[in-house]
Amino acid sequence: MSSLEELMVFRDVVLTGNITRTSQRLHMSQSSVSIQIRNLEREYGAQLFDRTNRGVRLTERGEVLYRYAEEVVSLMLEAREAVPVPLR
Amino acid sequence: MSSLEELMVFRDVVLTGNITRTSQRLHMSQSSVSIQIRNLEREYGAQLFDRTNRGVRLTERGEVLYRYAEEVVSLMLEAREAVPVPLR
DNA sequence: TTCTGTTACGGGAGGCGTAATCATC
DNA sequence: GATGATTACGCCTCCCGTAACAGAA
Repeated sequence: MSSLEELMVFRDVVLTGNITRTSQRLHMSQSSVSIQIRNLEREYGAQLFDRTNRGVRLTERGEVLYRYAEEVVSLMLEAREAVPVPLR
Repeated sequence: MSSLEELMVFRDVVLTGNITRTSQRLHMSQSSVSIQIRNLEREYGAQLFDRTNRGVRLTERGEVLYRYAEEVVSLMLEAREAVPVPLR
């Protein structure tokens, strides 16, 4: 099942529309980003992006996942802040 | 960063209050459950459970994570349904 | 030929289960 | 001794980066 990292990578690819650019921004290889996207597509049984020679473009089903990803990622980031805080 | 599986295991341990019972319910070994809980504690820098000889009991910080985990897991399960659905 | 995405491949890290260990009752 | 959690250890899968490949402008 998908890790939070995969969702964060997915989110960034949606923003940049470009696997190469995301790989640079997140300091990882092209292939790693490409494969993470492929894994998400397999996991959800849906094509998330259309591939073009200029980059990638979100599909309708990709947009559905994107809305969930935004919510989940922001919750998880919030949790990372809230959980370890000493309760005084 | 934590996977959804880890959060689902955490959630189940909270419900059972017992690592062994969760390992049986989820068909995995004690050690695997134990280590996943330990990993979450390291990741969040907080003790999530008090260990007793009868099982484990959620700490205050564990409760904070639990609320997030509930929300995140239900969102992810919802996404699994929603994303692959052909749009009519 | 340049830009972008995908595939092949090898190495290293991490996850799993078995089994041993520790602690408490 | 029974119960429940942790640790040790070996295996095996999976993830990553490098590099080669494919297609389009």
